[in-house]
Amino acid sequence: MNTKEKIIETALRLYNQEGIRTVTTRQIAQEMGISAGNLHYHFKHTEDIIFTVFEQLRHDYDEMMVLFQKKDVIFQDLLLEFTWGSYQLINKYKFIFVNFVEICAWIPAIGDSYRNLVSQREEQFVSLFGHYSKLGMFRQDIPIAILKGFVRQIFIISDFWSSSFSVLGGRFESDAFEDYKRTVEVAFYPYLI
Amino acid sequence: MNTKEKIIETALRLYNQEGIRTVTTRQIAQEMGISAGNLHYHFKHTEDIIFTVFEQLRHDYDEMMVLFQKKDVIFQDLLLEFTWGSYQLINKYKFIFVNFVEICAWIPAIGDSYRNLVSQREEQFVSLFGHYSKLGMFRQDIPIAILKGFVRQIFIISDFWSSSFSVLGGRFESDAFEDYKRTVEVAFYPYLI
DNA sequence: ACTAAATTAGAACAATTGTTCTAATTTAGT
DNA sequence: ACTAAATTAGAACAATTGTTCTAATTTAGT
Repeated sequence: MNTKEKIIETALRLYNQEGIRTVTTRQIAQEMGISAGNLHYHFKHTEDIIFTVFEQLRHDYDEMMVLFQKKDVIFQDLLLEFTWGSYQLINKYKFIFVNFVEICAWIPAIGDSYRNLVSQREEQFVSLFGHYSKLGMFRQDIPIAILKGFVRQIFIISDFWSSSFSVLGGRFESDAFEDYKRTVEVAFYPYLI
Repeated sequence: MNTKEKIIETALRLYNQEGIRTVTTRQIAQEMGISAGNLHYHFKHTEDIIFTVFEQLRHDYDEMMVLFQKKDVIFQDLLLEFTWGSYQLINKYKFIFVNFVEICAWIPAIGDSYRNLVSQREEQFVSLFGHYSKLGMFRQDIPIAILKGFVRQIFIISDFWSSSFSVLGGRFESDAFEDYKRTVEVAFYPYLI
């Protein structure tokens, strides 16, 4: 692993542990045993570090969404896979989710990239629900406007569950996944048959 | 209005406009036409300013929740009143909602106060739903575990809708309330009769 | 009007932090 | 082995920022 990769890895770990507000580039460098000057040789600005981490997240996210290709599976099973997969990302990139608003205000390119991602996901979800409606596993009597609103709701939950969990004082080490899973399940509960 | 109140008012306005990350105590003082030294005479630490604003929010919130006392009203109407009332708060105290995670990490007393608030609200909502179940306006076949999960979901939506709206690039000046209202309505949609 | 307390301005302090600059060292290609 | 480019350490810079300190001024009570 080269220095550049090691910086990203260390930054991600420290940001997740200590929070984005308290970790400095000096601290990241010290933790790795390199000089601050060297760190800034590889990443001129702190933003560049965070943006690179975000690109990793996007990449991992796209990989996870491949799940949605195989549609010959019970909806409940697919949902569980999605829940687990998205939780893995939320956990791996904790600090991005938890500080998402702050990061987007700070680094506009991340906000742009996110909005792009969201519009993709929207379509995927709506078409998935349509597919499972035909298979009789998803309610068919839902107006399209509500369905789109429901998709939006799922995004709010999956993107900001961690924020809520965090301000409620939850610790990621213990029962975080259980809490997330229940939240997602409850959201889907009235829509499944 | 005395200086102390004027500081709070100005701080709230600037934080809402520019964001918590960029506004400094110097800037607040300058905007008011007083010295930074004077500002810190009234509020020793920046945290004290933000905490005072949060206390105002809590006060306003409690006032709004009085709505839930009068239970002789159509559920849809009560819901609309709640939606409008909570939106007013979200809008008035934008910066607190939008930067809630950051603020709670920074000022633990606010996190504590919030958790206290949440546990109160939880009970209020569950008992309200029970009441409207009996009146035949709310589904009666919902297991209590799901109901509690649903309440949690409503909290995530009302507390983090503004975060989502903000990262999606929405502007509070235009169609913000419409967006919020639709989101809340969609969440309730499958539970109402 | 007198006096003590409250308020205010403005300079100054202290600490932090991202970033740059320079000189040394290491690495990779031939 | 030679050489140019890449990498590195460490000092230094520059700007910001919350906060404190001091002296002046205003206010409120009698």
